Amino acid sequence: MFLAEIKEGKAVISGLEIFDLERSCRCGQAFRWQRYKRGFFGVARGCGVYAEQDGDVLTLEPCGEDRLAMWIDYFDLKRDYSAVVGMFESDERLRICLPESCGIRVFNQEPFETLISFIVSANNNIKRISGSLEAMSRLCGKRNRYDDRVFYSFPDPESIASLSIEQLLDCGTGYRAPYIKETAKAVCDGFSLEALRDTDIADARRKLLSLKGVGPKVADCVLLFSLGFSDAFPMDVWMNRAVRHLFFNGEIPSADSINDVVEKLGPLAGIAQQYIFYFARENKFGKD
DNA sequence: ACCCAGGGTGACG
DNA sequence: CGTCACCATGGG
Repeated sequence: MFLAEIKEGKAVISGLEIFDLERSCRCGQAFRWQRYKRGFFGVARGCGVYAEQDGDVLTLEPCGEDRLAMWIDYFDLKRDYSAVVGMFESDERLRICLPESCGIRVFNQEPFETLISFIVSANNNIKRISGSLEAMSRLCGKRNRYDDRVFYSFPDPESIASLSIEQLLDCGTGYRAPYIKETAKAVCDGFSLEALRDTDIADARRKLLSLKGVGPKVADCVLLFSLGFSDAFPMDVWMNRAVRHLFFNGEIPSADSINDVVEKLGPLAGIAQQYIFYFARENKFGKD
């Protein structure tokens, strides 16, 4: 277990095991972390924070006692990742992912931000997704500062719902603009993302699928990255290629076969997904 | 000019 | 149920 203390407005968290800040920020799960100084600056849950890792020590600034527990939860530091790593080490097909992926933590992000982020992500690339989310935040998020840096929190549902289609288009969201507006409206109108935490994954998934711009892949991302469903397993083009090569000797598997693989990965399948996904991307896996 | 990017929608069979 | 053209946009 780790040790956390507050020093001069910073959180110093030491004794971390299986934690890699850079991989966690770069693996494509969150879109608002940028390289800064020797670490990363990010905006999450309405707060801006500078994070830096030195060995098994993570430093967060600014961070007082009031925010410490929140960041520990966000970075998923309380979870024991040795079970995940053990599973990868003991499987010949998964073992090759570890040199690239070991230490990734699946962040616990804010549900509405995650929902909008992955609606934007459809048929899109990470650089442009980040740009669109940044533009939307600049348009109607709360302005704040760190160092000489100005940053904007991710907008609340009301703010996004009140943007015009044209404003959303100006953020580079393209044909997804009406989906974003409609889904934000639905959340304003009583669709409770938080309530999904109390349901089982199948029910939560079904309800997410009723939202505009949310299909199976986006729903699984919201479940995994923001609602605590560590067994959700998002399948995108990269995961299709990776699963095909790792488990099916390069041949296209049926949906049932993929399900069997996910079942075998167990209750932490979603975390495994992130390790496989990052490995596949770093190696430009299977561009055939 | 063409293809791809963490896909989803709506129409049609 | 499954398939498929189409969707806006920037970068290779």
